[in-house]
Amino acid sequence: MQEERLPLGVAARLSRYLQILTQTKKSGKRTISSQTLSEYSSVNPTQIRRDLSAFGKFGKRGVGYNVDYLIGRIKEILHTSGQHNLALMGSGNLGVAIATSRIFADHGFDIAALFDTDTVKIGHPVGRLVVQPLSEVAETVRQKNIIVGVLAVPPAAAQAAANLLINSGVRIIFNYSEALVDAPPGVAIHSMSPAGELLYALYFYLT
Amino acid sequence: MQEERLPLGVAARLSRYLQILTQTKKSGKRTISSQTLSEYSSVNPTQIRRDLSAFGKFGKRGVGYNVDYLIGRIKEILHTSGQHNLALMGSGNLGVAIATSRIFADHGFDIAALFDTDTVKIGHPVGRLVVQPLSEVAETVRQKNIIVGVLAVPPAAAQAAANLLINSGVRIIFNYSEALVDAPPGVAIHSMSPAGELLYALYFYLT
DNA sequence: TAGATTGTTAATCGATTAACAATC
DNA sequence: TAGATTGTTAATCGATTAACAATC
Repeated sequence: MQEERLPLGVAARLSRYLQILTQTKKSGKRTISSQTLSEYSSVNPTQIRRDLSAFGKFGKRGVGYNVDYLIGRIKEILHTSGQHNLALMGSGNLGVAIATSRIFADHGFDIAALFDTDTVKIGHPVGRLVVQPLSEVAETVRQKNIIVGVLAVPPAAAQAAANLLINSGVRIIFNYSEALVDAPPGVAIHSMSPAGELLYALYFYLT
Repeated sequence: MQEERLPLGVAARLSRYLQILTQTKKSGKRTISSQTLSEYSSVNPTQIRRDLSAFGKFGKRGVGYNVDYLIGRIKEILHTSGQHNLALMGSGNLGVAIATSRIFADHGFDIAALFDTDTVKIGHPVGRLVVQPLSEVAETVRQKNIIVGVLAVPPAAAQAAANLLINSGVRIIFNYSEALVDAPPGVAIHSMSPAGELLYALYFYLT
């Protein structure tokens, strides 16, 4: 039953298409062309048609792709139809912004717990969550079957927060801080790098 | 004097190396090997040595690359040695988090202005900035020579905020919201997509 | 000297692009 | 029918990887 794992590039692009399709659906559009998908994803339209046609004939010539149908098929391909629980570290401005946005919820990620070191914040509500102390990380991660941790802490606290999550069983760390974070093999660290991406955009503006 | 523009991939990777090197420097390390750079960037070490050696012999065999020296050389290659001004739209939790972090400042980006629609917030200080009304966007963008705009607004407000910036002369838009944003040719939109990247990480965890 | 790591080659693989017949 | 857009081919280009001599 286990199919071959997708090449990195294909999986990355399909994830990106899925995110765009989810937003397109919200806007009420029923179909989308490879051309439009290309404008939002910066992937060549031929490449998009190629990526999709490798799994079946999902589109209608002259019309485009049905948004709902395509979302379903890509979720199948990526095995990400389910609901997944996530722990958020840090209830400062960034943590609260993440906790109160739909950015993860739209894709089936449920923020199941929110942690902070600040005793003033602990016990207080943020959205439908209550801020918990770090001493409860291990137990909560186990209880709620959390496999993803999101770091919304100051750079100096990032490594310690990551270690705590990893030791509790988290296998994917999402790092919003600018700090570099180390992890043992088997744990994926994904660091947001807005400044890096901005440098890249700026290069093409300046040349 | 105008050299050939770098291939997209090379510019993207060099930007990423620069971001990692900047953080490495902060940690006090003086040199870094292609192996270590690979662990933080997820780029193959041979590819890194190849990227760098295309511009000169920057490393020392048996030692690695001098961090300071390499930062200088990559900045030269990317023409991003200067200081650049940036406008931040939105002074909610996300906007304040961005305004008070060093994530952009570390790379020579100065947040030169902060805008919001909320009359309660206008006029109040956030860090060393004062929240300005949207009516001042055009004038401020011109006065401070702002070429980059950062959207930290609710999804429903993203397109309007982008339009305002673009009409004022901004050429690079950084979209932190999950909304899709359209722009005319000549304007680069860069959308953060944490959920998309998380789907990607999850795929490799699940398979 | 011994160990480590760069710089570079060569071979393979995946991405990009143009083009266009098929067909909705 | 006419216009639009997919599915697919073929050719080119860039990325990836292993391997290793050079050299710090």
